[in-house]
This record gives sequence, structure tokens and C-alpha cells, in this order.
Amino acid sequence: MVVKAAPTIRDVARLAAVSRGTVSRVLNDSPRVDPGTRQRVLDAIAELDYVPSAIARGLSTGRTGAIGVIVPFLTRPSVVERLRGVGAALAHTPYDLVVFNIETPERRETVVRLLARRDRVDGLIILSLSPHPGELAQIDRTGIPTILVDGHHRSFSRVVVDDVAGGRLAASHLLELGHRRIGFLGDDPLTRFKFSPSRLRRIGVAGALRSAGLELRPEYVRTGGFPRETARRAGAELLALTPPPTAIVCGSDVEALGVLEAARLASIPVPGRLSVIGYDDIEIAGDLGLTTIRQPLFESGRRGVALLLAAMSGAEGRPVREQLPVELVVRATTGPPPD
Amino acid sequence: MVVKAAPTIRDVARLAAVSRGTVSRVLNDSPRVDPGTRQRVLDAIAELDYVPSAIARGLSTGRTGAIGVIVPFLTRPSVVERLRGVGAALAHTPYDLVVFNIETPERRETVVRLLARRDRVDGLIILSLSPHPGELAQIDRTGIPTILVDGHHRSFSRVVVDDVAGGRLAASHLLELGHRRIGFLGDDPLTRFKFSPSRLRRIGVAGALRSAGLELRPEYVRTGGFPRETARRAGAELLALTPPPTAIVCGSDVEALGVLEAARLASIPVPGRLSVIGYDDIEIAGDLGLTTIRQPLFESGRRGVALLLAAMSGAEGRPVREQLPVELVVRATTGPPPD
DNA sequence: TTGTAGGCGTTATCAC
DNA sequence: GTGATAACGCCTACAA
Repeated sequence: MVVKAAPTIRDVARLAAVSRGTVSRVLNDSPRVDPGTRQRVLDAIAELDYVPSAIARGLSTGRTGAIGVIVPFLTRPSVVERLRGVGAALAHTPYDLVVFNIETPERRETVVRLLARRDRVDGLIILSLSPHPGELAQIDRTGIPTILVDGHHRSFSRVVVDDVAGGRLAASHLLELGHRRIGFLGDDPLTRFKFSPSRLRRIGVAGALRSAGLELRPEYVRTGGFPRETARRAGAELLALTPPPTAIVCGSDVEALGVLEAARLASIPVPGRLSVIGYDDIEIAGDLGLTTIRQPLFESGRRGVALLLAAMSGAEGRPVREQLPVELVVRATTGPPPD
Repeated sequence: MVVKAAPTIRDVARLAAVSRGTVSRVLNDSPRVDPGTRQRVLDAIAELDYVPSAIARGLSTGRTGAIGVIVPFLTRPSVVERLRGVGAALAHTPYDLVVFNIETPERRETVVRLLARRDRVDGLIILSLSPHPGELAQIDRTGIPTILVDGHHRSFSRVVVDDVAGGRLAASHLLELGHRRIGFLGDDPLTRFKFSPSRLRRIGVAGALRSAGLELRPEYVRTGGFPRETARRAGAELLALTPPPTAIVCGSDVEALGVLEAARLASIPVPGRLSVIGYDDIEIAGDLGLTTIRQPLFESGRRGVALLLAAMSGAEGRPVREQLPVELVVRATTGPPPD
């Protein structure tokens, strides 16, 4: 494997018999270059198979050519789908995609510190994570344009869905079917994240119930975390109550799958004796016939990139809040309550 | 949002009353630095909240501090899980993770060309993709240390599983249960990829059948591609044959889910009248009680990083081939054949 | 042990 | 239009 040292702008300049400056102008297609000269340079570039050094360019321009994405738990299908949206949008740009996956608190700190230097990425997208005050301050100090996707903070531009409306939608559907004992199962927001999506969805459910003269009874609420296994256990707890809820709204499809499993293990027919609604509409939801609240996951990633590129192109302005629609998708896990 | 210009090595030097060279030595913990001086420098660094510029360092050292990962179809759970393994391993290193997701052929070309400049990443991991000759040549020319994970090519170091053995394992299990009409459903390797995992698994199945004096009948083989939807259709075709297979080995868990769906739609009880085996043991396989061949997905990513770091640290040598074990996991979708 | 200074490959600001 | 020539921030001989 012979590795020839990569040609530099110098070699091109020499071969084309011009200065480095001129080559650079051609590279960045500056207007003021004689067509003949330009062609000579282009020929030299082709001949040498020259590609500019991204690093050197970065040092000179102060930009890196990379966009960072902070994602929690690549185990969650919804997060992966959002990430795909980001990647798809970025594929049409010259930016590389640097992924910071955060699965532990320590890692979270590390990442924020890494970013301290406005030097790793030109822009940042934070997926499904709301920074706490300390992190906010750090990120802010770097001056790196930052967008939140599925995260809330008034000082950042962000793309969100109306989670309260989603929760309301789910509950309304159940109420219309005649349910009265409705439960909620979501992940437990760390107390410092005041506005986790799951919590907002719960608020939506509670609101819909209240409008119907009912209440979301505390014993019908479980906030055990998203892994299916955990959700299954929490679901089993709900089903063991007397009387048990006749319907459960879940904070995510994954959690809904856990509940379905709990129902199956307890031989409780769905939707005969229990209705279940998920959230997200990940691929498997369709396959399993799960009624759910659909949100545009992939699209949210794309929009995040659009917002970020806009922010990076200088148009500062105050933070934008872009809201994507949610939609009820009725499938086979919801029906009228028993008797 | 006030953005103070980030402090440079110069500022640190000034504050600590030493030269830039000394600061640099402290940064790269060179042995020859007076403890007292070192401490002064460290204090200055802390005080200024200084973080070295990765770009400047890169220009100087010729390294980027990033590892690239080329992944196809982030929609496949197995690929995501491998990626997680890579990310986890990288989290303990100073390297950033740059993800190149490839979901279209054009994008594939773009990525390879981007890499032409040995300038974006210091090392490369290619996940679940076997480069064709042209790509191979390009990658090779860059001189970027490259590792294949779940990909085959004798000129690259790689971490693989014994897919033939996996296929054999699956078929043997079915044979022991008494099955004789065994089918296979996998994704169709583009013809230029001679050794796709799916194909190897099929070869394993065929081998086991042959050892038992049977053959893998062509009409019992479908290679329709991995999406669940496609697999469902292909599965339905198999089930419509007369006589239909009594068992189907699938090239992935996702495909197995498609087959299960086809069976459900056709009201064919599993494992009563049909046994199904998947491949990978992704999370949902456990939840759904799918019998499958487990391969260490997460671990394969970690091992890939280990191999890559070794390769990058110079120890050239010839390509290494590291093989991870596969294992039969019997759950609820396999049983004796009908009658 | 520490300081000095050249170089990494570009871009950008000057003159010409 | 084009050519010098500073930056950009760091690393690393080479001196001292």
C-alpha cells in the first residue's frame, strides 16, 4: 500500500504556474479570475487529483465543516428515526455529521466540555434532550448555533410537536369510545427536566379527562421509564389494580409494547378488556396494529437541520419555535370498554 | 449572547509566564517539564477554561481526531446496535465519531469520494457493507486505516461472525425437531457482493440439509430484501405453496417478523403448523418470543474499534480476521412439524 | 528544563 | 487579474 503524500495547493500552483492565492480563488470560485487561468488551474487540479485539506481550510476560516448531533440512547427507535432525518438533510450539504451519543451522565458532561471549544463543529443539534441551566450556559458561551429537536428551552430555536395536544388526542379518542378509567404510563422525567415530552403528554391526557368531568387518578399513573421491560412491569401493576383502568395511554410506542406484553401475560384481551395507545408511530407500531399518536420523527430531524443552517447563515434573530403536527392513528388496540 | 474569543495557547502561556512551547509540552504531557511549571500552566489553563483547538492541532499533527463509520440503512436494528457498540468504545477515546449513513447508491459514491481526502477521519469502520473493487481501490489509496465489521474482504482487517455456522445451527435445530420441508428467506445480495451475510447463512442452511440427506429446494428459497413488508409478502408466497415448508429460516429477525405476520394473516399457527427462526437476536426478538441465532452485535462494534485503534497505532501487519461466536436461542416460534 | 522559530495548508488582505 | 504575505493555533525540532 503506497501512500503518496497528498498534493497541496502549492503543487497545484506550481504546475499551473500561478500563485497559491490564485488557486485558492479558483477553488472558492471567486469572480475575478481570468477564464484561461482558471482552466489551467482546473487542469492542474485534475491532473494531480488534488483535494483541498479540510483541516487547513478550517484553521484558516474558523469553520470545521461538521455538524454535531447530541443524541441520548440510540436504543430508542424514535431517536434513531430523528437522527436519520438529520442525516438525510445533511447529505445534501457539505457538512459531516458528528454524533455524540449520550447514554450516561458522565458522558453527558464530557460532551458538553468537548464542545466548549467552538472548534469541533460549526453547528449543533440536540435531539430529544433538554439542556439544564448549566449546560445551557456552557453551550451558549461557545456561541455555536444550536437547535433543539424534541427539546424545550425558550432561549433556543427548536422544533417540537404539541405533546399536550397529542395526549389530549389520545384521551379524547378513548373517551369517545366510552372509557372512563383511563391510565397513563410514561417515562419519569428527571426532576430537573421540567418539560419532558412524556410529561406534556400526560398533561394533555389529564386535561382531556378534566374537560370530560373526570380526573387522571394518581394510582392510574406510572412513570417508570421507557425500556419495554420496565414498561411491562409498570403495566402489570396497573392491570393488577381493582378496578383496573380500561385503557392506558403510553408516552411512547415502545412503552405501549410493554403494556401489550403485560396484558398478554395476564391473559387480558386487547382491545376486549383493555385499550392501549402508543406515541410516535414507529415502524413496528404499524406491523403490530398499535393505535398511536403519530409524530413526524424523520421530518423533525430534517427541519432541525433547516433551522440550523438558517441560524448558521447569520440570520440571527430571536429563537424560533417550529411545531410539527401530531395525528391520531387508529388501529387494532383500541375499542370500547368492557360492558 | 456574548461570545468571548476562545483563549489560545498564547493566552495560557502569557498567564503562566512561560512560552507556548512549554504549554504545548504540558498539554501533551511531555516528560521533561518541571512539576512547578506544569502546575502553573495547569492553573492558567483552568483559569482561562482553555481547550486546545482540535483543528490547529490537526493541521500540525496531520490527524483529525475523528473516526468515520460508514453505515448502510440506519433503519436496520442490527446496524444501529453495531453502531452503538462503536460509539460506546469510542467514548473512552479522544476520537469523535463521524457517521456516513448510506441509503442510496449515489450517496455511496459521494462518501467514498469524500474520503478520498485523507483529511476528514483518521480511521474508518465500515459496517455491514462489503466494498466493491473500485471502492476498495479508492479507500486503499487514501491510506486510511480501515476495518470491516460484518463485511468481507480479504485485504481488510475485519470482525465477522460465522454466518455459515449460524445457518447450519438454525437448520440443525429444525432437523432435530423433525422438520423436512425447510425454507429460507433472506435479502437478495446485489450480485456484486458475493459474500453477503444472508447468502452465507443460506449456504449454512443448505449444508445442514445436505448432511441430513435433504436439499434446500429452490422453490423454498426467497431473497426479497430485508424490509419487514417485503419479507411478509415473500413469506406469504412460501406459505401458499403446496406443500408449504413446515419451517422457515430467515436471514434476520426483521424478516422473521415479516414471516410471522404473514403466518398470522394466513391464520397459520406458530409453531403449530410453521416454525420460524430469525437471525441477530435484536431486542424485540426476545419480547416476541422469536427463536433466533444470536450474534454479538454491540460487541462487534466494540471489537471493530479495538482493531482499528490497533491498526492506527502503526502495528501494520497483514489483515486480521476476528470471528465472533453465534448461538442458537430457542424461544417460542419453533416446535415439531405438524402431524 | 525552557524558549525560539519554522512549518502544517488554506484563506484573505494587501499591493501591483 | 494576480502575486506576495500575513494570519489561523498548535507541535516540535533545535538551541540555550
